Amino acid sequence: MTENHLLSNNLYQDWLIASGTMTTAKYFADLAAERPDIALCRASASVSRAADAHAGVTGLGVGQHLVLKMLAAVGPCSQQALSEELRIDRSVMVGVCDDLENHDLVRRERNPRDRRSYAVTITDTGRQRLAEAEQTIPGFLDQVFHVLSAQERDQLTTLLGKVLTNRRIAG
Amino acid sequence: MTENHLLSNNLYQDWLIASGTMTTAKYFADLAAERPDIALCRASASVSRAADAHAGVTGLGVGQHLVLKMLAAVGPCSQQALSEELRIDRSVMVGVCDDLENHDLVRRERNPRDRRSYAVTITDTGRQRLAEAEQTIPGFLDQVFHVLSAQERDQLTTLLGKVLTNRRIAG
DNA sequence: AGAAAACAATCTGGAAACAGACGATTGACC
DNA sequence: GGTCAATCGTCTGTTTCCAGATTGTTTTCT
Repeated sequence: MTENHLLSNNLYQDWLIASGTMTTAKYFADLAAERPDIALCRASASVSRAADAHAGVTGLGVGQHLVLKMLAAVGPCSQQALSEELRIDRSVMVGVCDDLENHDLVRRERNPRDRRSYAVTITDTGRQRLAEAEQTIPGFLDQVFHVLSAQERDQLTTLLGKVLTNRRIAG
Repeated sequence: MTENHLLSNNLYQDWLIASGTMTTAKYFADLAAERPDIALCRASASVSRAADAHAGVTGLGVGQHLVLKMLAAVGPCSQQALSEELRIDRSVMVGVCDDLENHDLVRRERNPRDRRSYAVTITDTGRQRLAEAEQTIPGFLDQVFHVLSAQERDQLTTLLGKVLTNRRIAG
């Protein structure tokens, strides 16, 4: 007991030193340098929160924006195609399309050649809403990536593109 | 009605074309190039899944591993310090430390100088378990980032470090 | 000393993501 | 033609994450 008590005191002394700003303040930077996977996830969490906040302002969720954008770019799609291409889970895509349809931004019609699937089509209102939202994107990206130069942003895009095509971790 | 029917047929023709591999297959790549924020989040999701799968093998969760690692590096810490430094929410940290304590990998003792906080201390078993887990990290990183050269990994680390220190999106 | 603010850990409730099962429909195979 | 596997959209249960309230403790201010 006595030994434990002394030991505890020593530990607490060490702990007080360790919890000072000197030792731990830079720990995360070191960790990020050693573990790029962790750095990637933490950066994503920050960016994701910023994107959600921005989406709250425009009134279009991130997923909804992406769906409208893809529909405008490639024409009517099945929910399956939207899911796979945008990396949004099928069951989540149901709710995304529900919301869009409730606001008359997309239309859902059964494909007569394969009545299992829908053809999801963007409406005129949807195009207009998308155009408005698109205008806010450059400002948002500047806010999120203003710490990077244009060249560095291209570098990041290239590197992320390579990681995304990694078949050994593709989901 | 007839007009609608014809219109629908046209839409479905477009849709059939659009769902062919040609038009949509590269859509996500284009999107990722245009929206680095989305690319970052999607890459993080892939990496995170891979990390969880790897954690399932070692038997140590990602958060648990990080906590042990930090405790080994800087000595006993409060849960608050662990939370802030590792960017893990306080309420989540409770469960992480609970699990670690139940497996005798850490010890929780009240700090006698401030009984609000714990001193979380790594045990010998914890050090051993950490050492085992650390050995598997290089292989894991190779699996996740094998598409990147060593130079590119350094680039990515640097860029992510800058994004992480962006005070305008820090959470 | 006593009141009030700040803080550490915990608990609780709601929102989002994901896996798995399901009904309806289609295509493949014999 | 009939059976079986595969596919599309949907639903359900689980898990995780986070915001906010709560309790016990400390510090600060008067």
